[in-house]
Order: sequence, then structure tokens, then C-alpha cells
Amino acid sequence: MAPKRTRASTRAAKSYDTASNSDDNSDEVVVRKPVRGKRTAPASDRSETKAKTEPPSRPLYSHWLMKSEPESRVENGIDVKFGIEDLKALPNQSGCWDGVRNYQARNFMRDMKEGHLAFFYHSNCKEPGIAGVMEIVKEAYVDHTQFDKKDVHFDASSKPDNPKWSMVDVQYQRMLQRFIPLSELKKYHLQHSAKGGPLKNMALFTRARLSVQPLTSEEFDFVLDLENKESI
DNA sequence: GCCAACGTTGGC
DNA sequence: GCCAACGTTGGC
Repeated sequence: MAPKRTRASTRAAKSYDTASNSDDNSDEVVVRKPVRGKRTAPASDRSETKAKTEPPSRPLYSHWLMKSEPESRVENGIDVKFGIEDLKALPNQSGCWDGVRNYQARNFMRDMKEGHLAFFYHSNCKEPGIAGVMEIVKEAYVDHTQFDKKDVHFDASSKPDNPKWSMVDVQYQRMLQRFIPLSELKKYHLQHSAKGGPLKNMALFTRARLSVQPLTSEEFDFVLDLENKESI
């Protein structure tokens, strides 16, 4: 039960949303229950302590875009391929989105709630773009791969008593009726930048390298609508 | 806490 | 395979 995902690695902190790093972790250190969300942790304290010290000051999103590589590529002797078909093929069509090693991306995952929808984006491949939709089925918890020396995303600087990296569980929902290529999204983005429109600030273009990014509902809806339209 | 060097992402 | 953009590192 553990899909990989994109690379994204690098470690150690500093920079704006890095702040949430060390302290935020305690949030996830929770025991780790078997499966499925449920967030009223018996360790009732955490939400409070957390909430006081660090109210989520950034905007709340409920739609996401998550990148992964659908084509084989060997990194440290390990194939990082994980496309939407691979997610679909897992038991329950779901798995954990591990391997995220970027603080902004991690923090966005920590903002995710059960039931949120995310686009599965194929990156670093022949035809980059959005392939389908998945649902967040378990909120952020400790990414175990950071402690696994054999894992591509092993992070020697992260200690079990204060883990740096989190992951969520996602479940395949459906393919889009047609694949929406990056090139098409870019056309809309440019158009909307010039004349106004929902994709003018889309993170895919304004924060291109982020592997987990938020979408406004307007962005999400607009992109979803494209599946029923002719490509441009 | 600045910032240059370095490493990674990911489209092309 | 190139390389621009940009996040991270670490010396000072």
C-alpha cells in the first residue's frame, strides 16, 4: 500500500512556509491508526495546542493538483514510475502519496481533508497534463519512506521522534473523459492572463515546480469542464 | 540573515 | 539532453 509519486526531494528547511516545519510535525506524530481518516485523535490535546500556536493563516483550499510521473525513470536504482493507471491498479484503487520532499507541497498536503478532490497530473513525460480525478481519503500522517534507507526519498536528516515529511492517502475516482494536456491549459492560462479568466493565476504556471498545488474551485471547475469540450 | 553556489524540477 | 526557474544549503 504505497505508491510513490514524483520526486521532489531535497531536504532541510528555511523559507516562508518552512516555519511550520518543526512544530507542525507533532501534529502528525500521532500513533498512526490503521486506515481511514478519522481525526478525532484520542490524543485530544494536539489540535488545541496546535491551533493556538499556529492557526492556519493561509487560505483554505479544497481542490488540488498532484503530480506524478507515469513513465519509467530510474532514480537511485529505483523506478519512480507512478501514473494514474498504477493508482487504479492498487487494492481499493488507493494508496499513500509518499515521497514529497518539499515544504510547500507538504504543507498543502497537511491542509487536505477527507473528501477533497485532486487532479492526477502526469509530469515529466511525453504528454504532460491532467489524466483524472482522485479523492483524498486519509488526511496527513507520517510518511514512513523518509526513514527507509532503501527508499528513493530517504531523508537522513529526519528523525522518527520528529518526522519532517507527511503524506495523505488518495483514491482513484475517475479518468477525465479526455486527457487535458498541459499545452491546452497553458493556452487558457495565457488567454486568461491577458483578458481575465479563471486560469490566470493557476499554480501550474505561477508556481510550476510545486508537486502538490492548490486550485480554487473556479479553477477546478473550469478544468473539469474542459473534458466535455473540444480541445483547443 | 544575506546571498552565491548548488541541486532539482520538469517542459521542451 | 538541455537548461531556465527556483528552492535549499551553508559560509560569512
